[in-house]
Amino acid sequence: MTTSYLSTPAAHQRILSWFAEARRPFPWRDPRTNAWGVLVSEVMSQQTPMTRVEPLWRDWMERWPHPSDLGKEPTAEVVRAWGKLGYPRRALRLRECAQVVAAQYQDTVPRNVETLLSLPGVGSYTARAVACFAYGDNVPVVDTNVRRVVARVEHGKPDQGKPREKADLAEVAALLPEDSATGARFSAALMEFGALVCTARTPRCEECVLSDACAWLAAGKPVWDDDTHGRRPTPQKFTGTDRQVRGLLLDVVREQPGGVKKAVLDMVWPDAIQRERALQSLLADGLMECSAAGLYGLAGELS
DNA sequence: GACGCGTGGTC
DNA sequence: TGACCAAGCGT
Repeated sequence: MTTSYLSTPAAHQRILSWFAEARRPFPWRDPRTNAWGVLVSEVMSQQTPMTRVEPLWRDWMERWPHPSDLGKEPTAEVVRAWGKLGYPRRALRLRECAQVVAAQYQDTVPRNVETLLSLPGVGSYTARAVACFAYGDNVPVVDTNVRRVVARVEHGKPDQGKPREKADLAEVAALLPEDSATGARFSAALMEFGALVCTARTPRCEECVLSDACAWLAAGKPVWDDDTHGRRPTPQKFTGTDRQVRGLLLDVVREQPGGVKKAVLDMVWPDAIQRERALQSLLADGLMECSAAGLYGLAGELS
């Protein structure tokens, strides 16, 4: 086990000072925002840039200020309100999550990490993010930003490599300041630092408060790691995939609350086999439905 | 553990 | 200009 710089009070102080100055004032960081608001912001932010999330988050909070409000809403309304944030199944899971919170937890988002993990759409990252950011608990919050910062500063690697749930959690837990409130702030700061300074593409090492202690910078910012041959996670393709076709189909029915005939859907993609496969998957996911009259639309608005 | 899952901005 | 990237989750 190598010595950890990020676990030292000096490192904590530097990151926290930087954060106090540079943190972006997102509305879910307002102390008046409750755990429900934090949870919604975290789910919306899964694989989606924060700047795109903010306007949608405001809409949702105004429209559905409590979990029970969202849980009562038809799925079609929820999917439509999701707009073009991407990965619309997240909207369905968030609605399911709201129903569970309303029914089993008195409309209050749980604080306990294990309980949070049992909720639909809430995984290892989101559960700890809610516990930390909403409730101030000093738990490790491990996202791609945090893993990248640790990989560079501590291990001298260019990027985070494949996630290793248990090891990553343990490593980040060992970095946290002992004081609970400080630890919670430090987790938020470390993420923000990865998002704004220690970025994936072009890190801003000139303005980095850790530059004199960074193993990656000291090693000359190598582009790959000699041991792992720099294997990155599988790059995501999009053009020509079912994912693209699903997006095109959903685009149509979002705009047509009354539903459309199949002939209208047939126009969005030339390959009939793939088009049909994408449509069936949307029906199976519960994002779309088909009425008795043969119309296709968002789930829950054709009956 | 690898894969599928949207969308738009950036260089 | 197309490849890369963005606070992951569920199967």
